Amino acid sequence: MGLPMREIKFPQSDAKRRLLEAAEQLFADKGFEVVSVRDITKAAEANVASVNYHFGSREGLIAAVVTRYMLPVNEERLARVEVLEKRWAGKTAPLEEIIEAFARPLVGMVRKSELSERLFCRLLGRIFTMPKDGLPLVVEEQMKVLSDRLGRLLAKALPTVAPEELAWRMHFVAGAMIHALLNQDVLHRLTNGASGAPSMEAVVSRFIRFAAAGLREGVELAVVEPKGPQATFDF
Amino acid sequence: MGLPMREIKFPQSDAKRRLLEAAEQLFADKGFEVVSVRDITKAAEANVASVNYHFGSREGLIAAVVTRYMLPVNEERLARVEVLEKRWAGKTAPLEEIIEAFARPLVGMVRKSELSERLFCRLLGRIFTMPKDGLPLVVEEQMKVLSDRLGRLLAKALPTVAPEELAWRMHFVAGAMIHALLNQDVLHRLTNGASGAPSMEAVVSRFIRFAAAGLREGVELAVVEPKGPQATFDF
DNA sequence: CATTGTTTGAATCATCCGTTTGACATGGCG
DNA sequence: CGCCATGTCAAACGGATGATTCAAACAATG
Repeated sequence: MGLPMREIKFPQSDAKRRLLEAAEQLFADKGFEVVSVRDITKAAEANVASVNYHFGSREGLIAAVVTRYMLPVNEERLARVEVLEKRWAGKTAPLEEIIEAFARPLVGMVRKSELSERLFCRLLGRIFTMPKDGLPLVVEEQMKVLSDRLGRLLAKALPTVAPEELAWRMHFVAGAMIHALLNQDVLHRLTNGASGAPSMEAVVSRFIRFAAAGLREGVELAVVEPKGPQATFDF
Repeated sequence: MGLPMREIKFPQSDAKRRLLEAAEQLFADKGFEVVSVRDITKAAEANVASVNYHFGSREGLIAAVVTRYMLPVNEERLARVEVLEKRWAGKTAPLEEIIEAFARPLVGMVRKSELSERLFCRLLGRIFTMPKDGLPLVVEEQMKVLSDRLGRLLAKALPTVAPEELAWRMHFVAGAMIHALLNQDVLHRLTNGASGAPSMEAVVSRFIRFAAAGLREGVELAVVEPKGPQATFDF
């Protein structure tokens, strides 16, 4: 067993791809802090030095992992927001559609990865819980833009909710989403039981209704309050 | 400078207390994974070996930090739950009071610690995001009991919400709470502005209203569904 | 074929980690 | 006084970490 088969060398470094995928898997599963370069190179069947060669450093690899999916996800979110803004120009968009524009792209991007849905969501959750200065600059700026647009949309859709109140509600919503992304497994057994389950897609619908309800709490009896500072977000 | 003042030795080890407090502060600020024993002993002005002497190991110190506040917090929560169950025996308790019983004790315990409100909440958030097998046994069992009681109370208060749906909504609520505990700082500037601010107490009220609204989403039009599995919680 | 730029591999670096050890100081008690 | 329990301390342990080095292997190009 184990004939010395000819080692096939791929051009333009197949190892780099292997490293990225092994890193994604391990980071998603165990978290960025606790996975070592050696864990990754072992899983990718690559040399210890390869990470530093291909990505400059451990940090560089993390940045690559983060960017790979967050960039397209955020672009998709931005696209949806712009559709929303155009279609409801002047009028206020329905709360559910606003939230959907931010939440749906997250799980919609699963297909583009080699990871299972569970691990992909976990990776996203891990990214959202990163210290904000740990994000690559491009992603960080994307997030700022998105955060701003979301704040504006929600403020327009909920004119009777005071800005500070809205900021906190957005904070709660973000937490609900991140927690669901990170810990879906603990509930999937209970939810799916034995069924095949489209799983995360269904959860998004639940989440949207939950978030919308929380956001517009007590809105029908309220009085319009004066404008305050703009709310920010980590969503 | 630096007269060789008589070193005052405290009986029954004052160092142990210093270690605990330094550990709390560092763990709350930076997270359990990234703070080393040496970081702690340096902050506590103690020897590297002192952690292992007083707590057996790094894990032992973490367990001590976790237990110190989680035990009384959970006892307070349990007490509130029992008051609730007695006062509303037969009838269904109002959603807001149920949530309050679980949320209020968290921030109410700040006074018993040397930590700032911000750091104390952060420590709690960190504990809730721990892998569940990282918790001391006593605390883990407390949590199980509480989770069960909460699930029962909510299921009774929301008979029209399907069990799986309720489980997810509880999950969302937990996420909102944990995220708010961990990242209050990013919003406090915006919320407090320049005022003195009782801060976290006010946030709890916001949170309770948000959570209640999310939990009873669409409840008035719903039809009672058949009973399913009992919901669990990480709250 | 020879040259060039790219990619691997094993060995090594300095540093940090949690823990252990043994020497040493202290204070109470018979 | 000796004796022992309780803490403290510097030093060292083995191991793991991220990063670097340099020679060898490789593909592509002229």
